[in-house]
Parts: sequence; structure tokens; C-alpha cells
Amino acid sequence: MAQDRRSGCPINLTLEQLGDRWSLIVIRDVMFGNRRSYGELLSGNEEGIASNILADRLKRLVATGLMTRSPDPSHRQKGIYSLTEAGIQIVPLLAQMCAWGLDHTDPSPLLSVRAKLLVAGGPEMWDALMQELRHLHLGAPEPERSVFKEVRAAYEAAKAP
Amino acid sequence: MAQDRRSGCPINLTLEQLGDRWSLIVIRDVMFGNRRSYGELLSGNEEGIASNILADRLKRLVATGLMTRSPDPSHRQKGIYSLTEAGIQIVPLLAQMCAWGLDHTDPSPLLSVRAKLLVAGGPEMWDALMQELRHLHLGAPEPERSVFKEVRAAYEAAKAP
DNA sequence: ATTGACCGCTTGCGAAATGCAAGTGGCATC
DNA sequence: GATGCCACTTGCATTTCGCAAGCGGTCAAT
Repeated sequence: MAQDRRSGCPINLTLEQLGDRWSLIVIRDVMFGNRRSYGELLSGNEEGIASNILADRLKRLVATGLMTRSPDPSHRQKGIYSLTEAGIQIVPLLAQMCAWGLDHTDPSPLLSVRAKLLVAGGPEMWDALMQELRHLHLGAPEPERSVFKEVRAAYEAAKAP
Repeated sequence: MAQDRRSGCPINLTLEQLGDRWSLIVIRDVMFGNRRSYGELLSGNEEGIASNILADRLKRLVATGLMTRSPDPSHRQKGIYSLTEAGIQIVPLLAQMCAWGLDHTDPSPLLSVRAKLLVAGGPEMWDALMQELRHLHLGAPEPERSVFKEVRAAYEAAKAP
């Protein structure tokens, strides 16, 4: 019963966990938007995710070990969602999706700014981002380089030139 | 009407094209298994894709420019599916999915052999594979290095030691 | 020309996922 | 203790998925 899967191929198994139209969107928002609660994720989402879908995906991501949910001390009802190490290691995957999307879809110029930077930065930048995420989500020491700051600066510069 | 999309984010746009449980499976089989016709894809598929889903995905992949369909001279009814350049550039994405799947799912040892090799080979190997795919699918000159051969050799060695 | 096997793809239909809108109930604040 | 907020559910219509069966064109043998 533990093995209810279509095949043991790693590509397939990844697809079984993340192969839908919303899971990676939620991870993207947690990761790059640093949205950590249900409300932030719901109201801030660019694509207009429905509330039940969001609730379902959060539950699933926690169940499959990509995120954890910890209680928010200021609001007992609220939870703070954090990426696990497995979740953080999705960075290169999202980066490749950025790369492909930039080249082969027709993304909006503004939303492409950050993606371009991330793609141009390459694996070094992705590693730095992952370090930073370990700091934000797992309590690791704060790294010197802040990819967030770099990306945000580029975005703001593009938005209001 | 041309723009019927949830957002202009490149990650989202990639997800809108490939974010389901079968599209990338089909691409994987065409790419790594060199299965080029409907029948080969249907009968050879590890995960047991349904015939209507396969037909639908092939249609969609052709429509969105990831593959082309050309007539098979030996069987008038048959088509030969080829990757386009956009399709070939999914290699790094699949490679990252391999990497993540190897680390964070529980893939079968045999099916992991090729994935491990591809991940260990890194971007150079992916580039070589892409060159080879351009030869097989787009008629580019045959490259010296054959990643297919390397991968097949590793697989056979693992299968029957 | 006819038959029969094969093969690419479609159809029908039940089951599941998706998406929208409204609702519920715990929680903090006043 | 009334009010407003917020995390999450529920109901229901629509779409997608998935299985099994079927259909029609093509080829090879006779």
C-alpha cells in the first residue's frame, strides 16, 4: 500500500507530487514572495488561486514533506508555512522553468525581470538563494549575499524608471 | 483573446503548458526512449498512459509547438513525432526533475541509473544530449559524443551484472 | 479484389479534480 | 459580549481524467 505509484521513474515520481497547475505556484509564492500564511498566499496570488485549492495544496505540500506548518504565536488560529530542505531544493527546478518560460512563452516584461536575473545568475545564484531560504525557513545562519535584495532592487528599478 | 492566461509570469506560463501529469511523460519517452510514433508511445509507456490521453497530449504538444508531426512514408496512416527546438530545450528541466526525484522520492534502483548519470553529467552532458536530439529530430549533423550510447551502456550494465 | 490483421485515434461514460460563491466557526479587539 | 477578521469548508456546476470498447483507414497475403 505504501507503493501506490505509476512507476519508479524519478521523473514520474516528481510529476506525481508536483505535476498539477497549482502546487508549484504556491511554492513559488512562498519561496520568492516570502508569503508565509494562508491569507498572504490567497490575497497576494497573481493567478487568483481559489481558497479551497490553496487549502488543499497547502495540506498536500505539508503531507508530502515539502513544507511544514507551525503555529503563529500572535494568532492562535494562524499557521506559518515554511519550506523544508526538500522544498528549498526545488529552486533549480523553478529556475529552469523560468529559463524555458522566458524563451518559449510570452511572459510579461515586468514579471520577467526577476526571472531573467535568476537565470542569468546561474547555479551560484541559486545556491546563494537556497542558503538564504535555509536562513528564512529553517533557522540557518544569515548568509552574506542576499539574492532577495538583488532581485528586489532589479524589480523596483524596472518598475519605476 | 490571444491572451487567455492566468498571469504573465514565466513560471506560470510554463506550468500552463506543461503542468499536468502526462505532458512531460510523453516528452520524456520521445526524448529518452526515442519513441516516435503513437503506437510506440502507447505500448512502451512505463506508466500505462491511456490512449485518449496520449492522443490528446500529442495534439496539444504539436499545437503548442513542442513537437511536430510528419507523415511516415512506410505507413500512410502513421505519423512520426519530432521534438522542436523548444521541445529539446526541456532537457535541463527534465534533468532537474531527475535530480530532485532522485533525492526526494523513492525511485526504483534500475530506473535511477540513467537519471543519476544525467544528473552527474551536468550541463555539459545536457548540452551534448541536446545536440544529439537536434540530430535525431531536426536533421542537424551527428555530433561526436553520444549521450544515448553512454546512458544505454550504463543501463545495460546495471540490468545484467 | 477480398479478406483479415493491425494500428492510429475516437467515443461513451463514470469518477475525480477544478473553480466559484457562500458559509462557518475560532480568535482577537474594542 | 458584540463585532470584525481570518483560516478554512461546503455545495454545486463545469471541466478533466481514465478506462474500455469501438471505428475506420491501411497493409499484406491470398
